[in-house]
Amino acid sequence: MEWEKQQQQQQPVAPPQTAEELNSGGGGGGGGGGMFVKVMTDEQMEVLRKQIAVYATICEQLVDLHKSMATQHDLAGARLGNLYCDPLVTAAGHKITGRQRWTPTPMQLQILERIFEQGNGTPSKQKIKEITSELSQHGQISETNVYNWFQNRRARSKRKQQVAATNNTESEVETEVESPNEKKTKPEDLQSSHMPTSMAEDLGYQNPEVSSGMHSID
Amino acid sequence: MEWEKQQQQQQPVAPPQTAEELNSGGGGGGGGGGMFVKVMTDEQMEVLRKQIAVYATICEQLVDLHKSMATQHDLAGARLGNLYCDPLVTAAGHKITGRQRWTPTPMQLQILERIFEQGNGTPSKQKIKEITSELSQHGQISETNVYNWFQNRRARSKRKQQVAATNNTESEVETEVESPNEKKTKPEDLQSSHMPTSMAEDLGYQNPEVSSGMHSID
DNA sequence: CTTTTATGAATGAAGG
DNA sequence: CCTTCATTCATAAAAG
Repeated sequence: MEWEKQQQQQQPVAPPQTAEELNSGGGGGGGGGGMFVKVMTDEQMEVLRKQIAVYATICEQLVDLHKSMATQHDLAGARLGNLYCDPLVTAAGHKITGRQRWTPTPMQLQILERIFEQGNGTPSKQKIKEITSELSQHGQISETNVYNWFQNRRARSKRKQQVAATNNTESEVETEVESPNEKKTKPEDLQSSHMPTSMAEDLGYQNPEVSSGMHSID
Repeated sequence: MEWEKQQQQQQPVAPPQTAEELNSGGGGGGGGGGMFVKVMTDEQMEVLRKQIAVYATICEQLVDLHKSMATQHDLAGARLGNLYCDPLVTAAGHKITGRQRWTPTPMQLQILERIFEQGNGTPSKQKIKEITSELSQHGQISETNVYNWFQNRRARSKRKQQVAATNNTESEVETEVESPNEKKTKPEDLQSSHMPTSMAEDLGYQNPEVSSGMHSID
């Protein structure tokens, strides 16, 4: 069944919320104030988690970006796929190979993974619409993209299981063909959501609070 | 078709520190499992705030840095769609696991080439198994490797022809694509990327619930 | 050791 | 759904 041919929807500009706002958001505890405990609902907790995850993601991306840029200057820029068509380059008279393949942003992927994980393995058309709507908050996306993503995702994990089973069932006496450096199939295939984590270290942003959890912050 | 997507390469275990810990991390405050609400102490609250602030700060600085770098050169191409959760860098800056890819031995390559040449351009599932079996006598290999090899090989040679065709601009009219393989340029609207310069805005979106909610609770 | 090239692998999209 | 194709990414290998 064919969905709409890649409708491209304009992503609504997100509220120009700046970091400062966030910063001041929770700023109650510092100055002393109530000694009472704070109570949060699961919902609030989830929202908070998301927020932090978003920042973590951004940081990770930026760090990554800078790494590659630092490593190989413009080469990195030239090879990058997501770039807009260079206005000047198009003069070559060739096909304007603008990006035509959707690439989920980390944020979108995170959401998709979560939905996928929820076991709701049957993305109905209606569901797709909803998801697409939500994801478009984080970047351009179409229902087709979402649909394809789920299809591919499903197929992929299925194959993975299949292979895993094959490996385990292997009763043959194979001559341990394993390189010293090589690690064979790892029994782990759980694709739990990979929350963006740790990367502050790379930048020298040493932050005890962040990395070691909520102990002794002082 | 594809079987195991990846078997000999596994992703290194990501550092356990995730946003999730925010939930359980505050054990001191009595964050028991399965409760309706999460309870946090002032200290924990402060830590959380700091944590977010740290991310915000890092992001700001990185974005800033990126901007200035992007200004100098045209690049600004940010390819952040890539998300292999493969940090492979610990806090110490040491690599945990080296991702390594299969490299065919000369012997294997020879056999593969021979099979490819035989015109059996249709590597079936069964066929792959046989080939893999044979090749494994000459070194470590998996069906995935074989499958990928054929896929790549085919694509490559196809591309070669295509490029070669670009040269013969003489015979007929200009529409150079005489090969049965036409670049399926989708009549789709060009959806440009949005990341590079304004990623902060995109991902910076945040639900007001958090700050407001936390405030009211406080 | 750094830069470039060759190619294995990942994945979005199309076809059946 | 499942299979196949095309494009892209990352890295081993080769070149400088």
